[in-house]
Amino acid sequence: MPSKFKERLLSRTAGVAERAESAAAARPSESQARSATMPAQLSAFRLEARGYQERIQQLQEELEAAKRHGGAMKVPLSDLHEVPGRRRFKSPEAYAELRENLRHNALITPVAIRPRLEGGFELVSGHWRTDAYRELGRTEIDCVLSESTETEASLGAFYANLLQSDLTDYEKYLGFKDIQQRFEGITQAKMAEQAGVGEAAISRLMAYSDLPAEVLAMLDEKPGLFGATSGTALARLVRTGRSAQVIAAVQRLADKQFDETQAVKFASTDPAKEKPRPIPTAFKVKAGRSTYCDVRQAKNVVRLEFQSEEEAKAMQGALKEVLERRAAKAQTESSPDAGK
DNA sequence: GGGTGTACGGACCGTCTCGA
DNA sequence: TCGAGACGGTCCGTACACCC
Repeated sequence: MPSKFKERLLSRTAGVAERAESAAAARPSESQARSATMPAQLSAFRLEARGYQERIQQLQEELEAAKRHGGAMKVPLSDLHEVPGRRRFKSPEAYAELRENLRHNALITPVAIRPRLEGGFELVSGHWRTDAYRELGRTEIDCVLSESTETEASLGAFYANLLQSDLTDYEKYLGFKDIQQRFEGITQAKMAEQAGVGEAAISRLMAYSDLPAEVLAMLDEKPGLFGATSGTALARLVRTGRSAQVIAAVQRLADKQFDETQAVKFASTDPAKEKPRPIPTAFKVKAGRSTYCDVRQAKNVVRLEFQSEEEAKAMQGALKEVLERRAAKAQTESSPDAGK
């Protein structure tokens, strides 16, 4: 049976020469810059072509090695290169756990790679496993060749990241911003559809772009400094001319003097215009030792929290009757002639 | 039509408090 | 000391209005 893996790799190696030629045609060659005479240029071209032939030969040898290892191949760590924006977020604790796991156990899932025209491979996935292998002093790691194009690899890595709960909102924003730059004219609705999230979520994430450079610099340092909800609120304040207050608030947030709510409140408060706030009231209705109902009221909102859903349902009906009586009374008082 | 602002309800999680 | 409950913080989804 013909190996699909072999076909894929051969198709890649077949493309290497063509891509090399087009790439060479598109850029001013070093040999051209160095050599003005035709024989010298020809000689330089032959040298370049020989380099690509060697690369093709190398990839074919790697294919044979891969076949011997059941699809995965050993690749020197020095041949693996990272593409910016493709690395998944991982906490220091999670990374330490991964590294210790790999110290004592074999790598179960090979890292995914794509061949590079200039030699070596770019990492599609498995950045942290590769880092762990480097730290552990290993020289090679099991790899599989990814079928994806460069764009697919980047999008795949980003959308995979998006599904991780530990990716911060700011990092999600950077990913969507990157997509907007790659695909000019793409709408937020389209990105939401592709990512499988709501349009409002994308809109909230993109609000980071309205924050001042000072705030973005702090987020670069600490991507988890604040989430998209607070980011949206702060961005709104920036648009109303409160950039300085936003920067000060985020600085205090970074210094742990504020939590997110306090930071947003600080940035939005004008001390000169601050109005006295109504004081919320609360009380508990006890049934023996346990709380039957927890009541909280602030302004025109009353919240009732019962011990059980059944009791809440039962009370809803009783409350309806009370409220309807109150409403009827209020109507009578406001228009005494009503009902005559 | 696309993007944004706002309000609201609900879920989840971490921390604190209190009683057994 | 431990577990249950209380509470606060944060995020998300939905709906609707508004603006460009």
